[in-house]
Amino acid sequence: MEEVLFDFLSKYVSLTEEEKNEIISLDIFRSVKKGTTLLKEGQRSKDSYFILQGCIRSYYIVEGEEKTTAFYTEMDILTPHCVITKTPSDYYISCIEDVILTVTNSDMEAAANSRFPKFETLCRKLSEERLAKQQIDFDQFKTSSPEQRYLNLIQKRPDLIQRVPQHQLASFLGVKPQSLSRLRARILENSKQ
Amino acid sequence: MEEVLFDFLSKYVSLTEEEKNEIISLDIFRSVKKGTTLLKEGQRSKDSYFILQGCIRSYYIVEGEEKTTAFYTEMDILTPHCVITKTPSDYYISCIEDVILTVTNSDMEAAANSRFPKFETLCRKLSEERLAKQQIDFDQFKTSSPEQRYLNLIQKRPDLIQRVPQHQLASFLGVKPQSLSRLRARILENSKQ
DNA sequence: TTTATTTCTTCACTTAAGTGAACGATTTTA
DNA sequence: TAAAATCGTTCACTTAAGTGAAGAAATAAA
Repeated sequence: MEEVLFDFLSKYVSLTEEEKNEIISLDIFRSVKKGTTLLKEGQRSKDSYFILQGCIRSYYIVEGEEKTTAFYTEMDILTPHCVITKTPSDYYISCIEDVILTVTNSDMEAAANSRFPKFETLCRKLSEERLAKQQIDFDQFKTSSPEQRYLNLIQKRPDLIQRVPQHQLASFLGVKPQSLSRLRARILENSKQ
Repeated sequence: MEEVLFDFLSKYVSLTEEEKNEIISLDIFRSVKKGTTLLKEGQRSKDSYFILQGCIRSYYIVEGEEKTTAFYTEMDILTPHCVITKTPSDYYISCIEDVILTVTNSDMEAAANSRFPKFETLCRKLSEERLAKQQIDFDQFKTSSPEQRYLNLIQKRPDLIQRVPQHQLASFLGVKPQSLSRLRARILENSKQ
């Protein structure tokens, strides 16, 4: 379990054995059951997550309706907006599957950042990289139709289509569940001929 | 001119006079004419920009058509995707107005990062903050209609509606220019009654 | 200033998404 | 296991966006 984390971190910084042991001693690994809500609207949280196994999603509730905006799976890091801005959360985060993750709070991170330049470098790189990726995702979303977005998702994250309920995928793609259903039928129809 | 930069930076780190002088001595301030293209598709660049005055945009050219995806104005920082990933750029960056900005390349940043922990802290905070903001923007985009997006833009960035051509705003909002035009007429019509 | 180009709007028509409802199919839970 | 709730699809209808074309308005260039 720790190996997954250290394999991942080794892409960004090299850690000594002592450093690894120090991380393990923080006792940050957690197992969470499917359906568990990690963050609710209105809550103030300082926790960030690194997913080792499973899938979680973030969603808003707008006029009683869930609007799923993101999915996080193996190797993904999630630092909720409210952790950065120190404001109550606007959205929810829940587990779509049983999940193994690390939970680190921003005080721990702040302490580590000021003690180890290496750690701050890690955070900076991760954040810059994630920003660049998200920029591209956003660009692609803006410049394509719902159908193109769905076809793109099949290419980029085929696992999501299997592991996530359709109605959650729908709002992630920016359409209603009925539209996703219709759009899928249309694609199937077109591919027949 | 320098004051604008240092006022901005003071929100994140406190700089000594020596540090400020060191920054000034880097000769990073530039004036650029309206219409200038700062980055082209296919180019490899290491340059990041901090806008002191004016407006620039990023856009793709897809099948001969420009797709504007972002606008950057006063106090905005732009680190193009290709700078992070060290790959040829997928998009263009041009000036919509005469612009005053700083140009820093990633080698300079890397050097500063390794010499001054303070600088790395700055970069980390800026990047984390920008990531959080963009996440919210993306969420809002996904969960709203073109009309809502336009109304939202009027609230959040009213200046853009004045300083940016409509057809560029259109793709930024994820619709065709004709649709934006129609949508605006619809809003005007509804507000009359 | 006149011409040329770009930008914005409008129109008629097509295509696709939103809406509300209905109905199996699947999954939960009692 | 049976009842309840959730989920996915389909349908008929409404609303809005895409498309291609045309013309007015604004801007840039000669």
